[in-house]
Amino acid sequence: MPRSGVGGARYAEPVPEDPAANTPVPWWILGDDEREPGIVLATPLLRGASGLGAGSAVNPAADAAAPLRIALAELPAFVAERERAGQTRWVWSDTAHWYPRLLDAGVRVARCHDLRLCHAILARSERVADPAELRAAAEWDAVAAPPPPRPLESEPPALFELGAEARTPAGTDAVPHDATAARAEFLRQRAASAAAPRLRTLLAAESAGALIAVEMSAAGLPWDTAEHERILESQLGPRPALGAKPERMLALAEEVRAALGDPSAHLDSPPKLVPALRRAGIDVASTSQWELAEHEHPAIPPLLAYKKLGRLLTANGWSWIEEWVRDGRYRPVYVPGGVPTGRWASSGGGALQIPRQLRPVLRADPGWRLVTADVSQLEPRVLAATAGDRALAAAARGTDLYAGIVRSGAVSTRDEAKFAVLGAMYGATTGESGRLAPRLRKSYPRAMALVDRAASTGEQGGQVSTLLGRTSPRPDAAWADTQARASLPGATATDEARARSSAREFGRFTRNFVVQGTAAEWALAWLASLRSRLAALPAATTAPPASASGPLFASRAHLVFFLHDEVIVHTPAEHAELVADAVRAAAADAAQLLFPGAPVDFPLDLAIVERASAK
DNA sequence: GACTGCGGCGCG
DNA sequence: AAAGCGCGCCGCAGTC
Repeated sequence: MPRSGVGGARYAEPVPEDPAANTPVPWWILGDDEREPGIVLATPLLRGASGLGAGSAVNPAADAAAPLRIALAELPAFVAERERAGQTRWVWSDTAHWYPRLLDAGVRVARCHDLRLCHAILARSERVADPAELRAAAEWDAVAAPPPPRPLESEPPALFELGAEARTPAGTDAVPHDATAARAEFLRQRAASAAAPRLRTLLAAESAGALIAVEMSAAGLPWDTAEHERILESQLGPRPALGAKPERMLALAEEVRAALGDPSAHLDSPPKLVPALRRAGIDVASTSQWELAEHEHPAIPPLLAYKKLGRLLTANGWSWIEEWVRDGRYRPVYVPGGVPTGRWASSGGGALQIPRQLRPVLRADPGWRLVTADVSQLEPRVLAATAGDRALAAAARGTDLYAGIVRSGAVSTRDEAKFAVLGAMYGATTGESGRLAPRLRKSYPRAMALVDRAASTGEQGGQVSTLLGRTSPRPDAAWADTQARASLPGATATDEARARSSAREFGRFTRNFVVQGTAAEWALAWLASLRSRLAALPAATTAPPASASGPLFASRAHLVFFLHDEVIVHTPAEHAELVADAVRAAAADAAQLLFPGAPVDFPLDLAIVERASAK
């Protein structure tokens, strides 16, 4: 199989192993005692003493330290003590399994190694020379279990309720939580990553993300329910009875039916609506808004408005508030590593799809502020830095990369620049975007060569890797069948066309994978550094406690939202400027960690506000 | 009634 | 406005 990683133009020093620290860290492996329920075994492994230094192999002889036996109820105190004593990295099966009970007890940890997430990276990475043993440990392949649906009347778990079953229903998460399995897997992972320092950086960043995901769920996103309801009423009208449509939607539906001359037209069913539209002379093949917008007809404007309101109602209406918001906090479940590229996914309430029109509903507690920041054009900047494309890097100097491309003369308008760049990263071949590709290829040959090579690897069924070594999945068996069929003697033109089309499709996926995935690594590094910078800030002295955020965060700045290239920190007002500085410094840390010395800017759009803006 | 596939649309 | 990547969630409709 052809393979192409992201070469990673090096500008200066090699990437250090750990984005969070360069100091030696003792490792403690936590796991259940299989023979005695309620007992946790904690096994210390000291870097240096046990061959755990950067780049080293595992030394089995040193892996003989006797585990400590700790009653489950004593675990938070034990962990807190180790955290106070110095830098520790906790090795555990699954952060979502272990960390909530520590947070509930008011204990935060600085670092962890999430065996489930790290296994997923290592078992797939083409940078692991000999992954056989790791891949054989299939019990670690479990994906994150989706949390059970939250019963409406459920009470929050008691503060010291520590039984595993309190948070994790039996049988839904398959990774082992016992100490024996954890130690064996950890040693496999250390061996697998021994010669791959960038992979170790990725493992540390991924694990930091896992901590942040749990912490953000615990703290919750400050949610102004009254403002949310005001927006709903202003657009939909008063809250309707259960099962009824809001009056604005009913009125719009009547308007559509009248304009169509079809009193029984069913607006909620595309298979029924398309024929109804065609009967009225509107020649559409679907009911998607972009197609509808191309037609002039009195039924179109009210239909588009109806669809927009319907979306607001079903995705984020009154019942969404009842289901997801408690005590002024929205608490989604984040799924780190939920996307093959390394982006996060989420589960529950559509946390990563909060419509921009509802952003003003995010409001800081009294005496607190939100620090919101997003990176301008993260992906093309990551592409410029990864490819070592100095021309694109030069265009990226300053806050608007697209304007820089226009200045360079490659294209003539900002919109053209945007379409050309997005098309290059997504693999567009037709339309405006495809037409502009050759001009981009001429002006930025190194950047384009990187994505073109990734695409060609994918078209041949190969795998590609991000800068730090996350590797794309192989195409599935059906894909391989389609390709094989096309090269058989009796292959028809249809077989060949189908094969070509699916090859191109997979090529677009691998093309985008290297950019999206490396951007996700940049964002994780940003997040990890920001988290440790926030932890170093003092507790608030003047702001009233944000008690809904939990004991750990009631008086301290904390992350509350992360969306691919965007973060929101909830902070006591007195620390807002310090937090803003931390956000900027963390971005510089991320750039330095991934692209040391690279002449590429990563400018932030940052604001200190009481209420988020819709933009 | 539970499940799945699909169209549609929100986010980056 | 342009159509090419990655997601989650909803309602509908067909199936078991």
